[in-house]
Amino acid sequence: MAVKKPTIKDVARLAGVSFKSVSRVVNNEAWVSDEVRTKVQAVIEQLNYQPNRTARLMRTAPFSLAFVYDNPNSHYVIEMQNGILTECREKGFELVIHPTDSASDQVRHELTSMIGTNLVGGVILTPPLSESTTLVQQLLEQQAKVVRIVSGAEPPDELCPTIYVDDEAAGQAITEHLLDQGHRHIAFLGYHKDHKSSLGRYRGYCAALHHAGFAVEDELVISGHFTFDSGVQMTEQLLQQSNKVTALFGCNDEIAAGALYAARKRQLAVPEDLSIVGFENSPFSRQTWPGLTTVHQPNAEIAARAAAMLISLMLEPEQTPKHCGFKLQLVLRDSVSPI
Amino acid sequence: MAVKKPTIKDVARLAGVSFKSVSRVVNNEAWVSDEVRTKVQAVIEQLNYQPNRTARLMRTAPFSLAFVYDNPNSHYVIEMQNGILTECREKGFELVIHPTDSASDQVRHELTSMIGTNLVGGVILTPPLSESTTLVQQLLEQQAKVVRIVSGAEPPDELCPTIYVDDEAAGQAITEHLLDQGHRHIAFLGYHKDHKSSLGRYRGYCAALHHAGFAVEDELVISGHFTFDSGVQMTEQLLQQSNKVTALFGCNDEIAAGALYAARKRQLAVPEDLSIVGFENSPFSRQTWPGLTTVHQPNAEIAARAAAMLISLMLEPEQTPKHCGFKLQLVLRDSVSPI
DNA sequence: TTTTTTATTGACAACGTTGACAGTCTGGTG
DNA sequence: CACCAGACTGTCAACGTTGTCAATAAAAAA
Repeated sequence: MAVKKPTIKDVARLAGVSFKSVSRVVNNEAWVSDEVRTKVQAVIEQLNYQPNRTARLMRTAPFSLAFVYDNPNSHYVIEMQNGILTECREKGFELVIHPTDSASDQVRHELTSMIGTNLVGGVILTPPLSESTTLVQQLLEQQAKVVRIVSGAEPPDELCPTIYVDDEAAGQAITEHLLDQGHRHIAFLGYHKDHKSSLGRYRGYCAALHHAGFAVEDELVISGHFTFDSGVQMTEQLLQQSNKVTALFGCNDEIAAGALYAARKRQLAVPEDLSIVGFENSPFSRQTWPGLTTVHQPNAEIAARAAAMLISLMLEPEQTPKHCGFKLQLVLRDSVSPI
Repeated sequence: MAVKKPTIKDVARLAGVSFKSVSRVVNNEAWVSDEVRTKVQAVIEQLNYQPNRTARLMRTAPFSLAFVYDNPNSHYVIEMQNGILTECREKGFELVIHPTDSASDQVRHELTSMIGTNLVGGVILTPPLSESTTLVQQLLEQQAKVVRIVSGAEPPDELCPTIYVDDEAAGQAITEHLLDQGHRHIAFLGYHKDHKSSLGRYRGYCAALHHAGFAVEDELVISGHFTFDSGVQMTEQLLQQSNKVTALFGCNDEIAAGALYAARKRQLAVPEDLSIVGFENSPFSRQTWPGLTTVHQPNAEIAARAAAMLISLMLEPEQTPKHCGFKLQLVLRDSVSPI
């Protein structure tokens, strides 16, 4: 044991050729005679030689990318990650993951450090980091390749290739669904002024109400976070202060699941006494009882797309990939009933 | 834009010292005068110089580790990952994640390649990969540092530092809890002969029954996977073929959640008509209704420990960290009632 | 035949860092 | 005063690749 890893020169010596020839074989370059090629390949096989990535990286651009996110416990993240990974594996890239606290000042430093030290060649940014223009600019200045995922009906600017997800349209669609079923007092759970997705969904909710000729009732709009616990707490608060509400729009599935839980605790039957909808179509939205009516957000697909764009950006820098928008579809299950 | 990243030599030139002195300052070596130190630091600041990791890596051991897993969608994985990440960040390591299909022959090649090409210096293995002695040996031969997480009351061998989790004792404890509540016909859902954790929990289940003087009823042991869907399906199968069963031991929380769902579908009240327990204490085990009685498996903590052991192994190779065992605790919630 | 092209190979210098080692001061000690 | 240790600094060779360019041999064109 403690055998040193074979290097390109070891292979060269055994094959009786120059180490440059070995390099050529390894990189599948032209102008190598079949004779040399087979001889070298045999030795590579024999020694189980594998080129040292680190050394290689000194001459070439990094073959790895970073996934930067903020909310480590959500399903959102793991689905995204899986999507990115499928793409990475296909293209032979490695993935470095980098959770971070977007509130902290460290973020900028950490990110520019990953780029600045040549660890990764590109970065996939998710909200809320992806919404900071200055951060994106800083990264770009360091010659990082950046792809960002944001909420919106179109990209906010032309800084970098962007994937935008139209929360507003979907928020409107699912609210309209509730209105169609006869609901008139629909609560919105999970409003958060600094959270673009929340805001988009909220705007869609307002638009649907307005189009239908109803006003937004302020006491039915509850602020909170995108978590189960927050969902429980918001629902309790709401049900205490209002008894006319017949439907709940949870800003994501976790909130909706929390609402479901709180309703159960209050002995309210869903959907008979109270209709509930979520947003995201995370796996557990079909595992609750009743299954949640929600909006399908194809996180893995979105992320895979982001990864594909980033990799193309790194490999063929001359051709900038286009932005890409995602429209979201309703998923009807059993948590809504007509009134 | 397109400014080249400053190198150690750029700093040296501007500071009017040799680049070796800069290196010394960067690495906090002794024997550097305060004068040089402050001068260099000023220039570093000014240029925003960051040492190139790749180049550094050519002279030193890699500062990153790989997390290798097989079941990308489970909570288990994301919790583990978060645990590893906390540890990594603290120690300044980067994490490369590597999902893989343990059934495929590629695994060995992929792993030895990560090591062989110097991408990472160490690997954290989870089941079922961690159970392959030959894989561990292969990795070790490549001078990889390996820490593995396995199921068992003690490490299976002395190949590498190991974290072992005593599924059997916990499986026994939770079965005893059910027996204490008067249950006599307890089904075991999620038996899988190739799955060590499943097997351990199953052995605990059997032991509890035997100690209490009951036999294991074969028709109450259902084979399946650790997923929600499998849980639903196994429960349906079970309830069709037996009507004496009063309690269900789901081999993990997802199975238990599936069982809950299937019971609901059959109009069975939990826990009144049927008691259900899970295993793992994943977040959603307290988000179901009723909350699941389960076994707390501190995945993040386990993984953080693994990472800490691995890092120590990489940094101070002379001192091998000790194995480390985890005992699991019952979490009593509302999915069990006395009979 | 001579020249040009085409295929094939090798020497050598990068890449940006750290480690080994050899200097050069300064001040104290014999 | 000579010597030495200690504090500091610099030179140079690695590390394992890839890129550049020159050298060679064989084949084709003149």
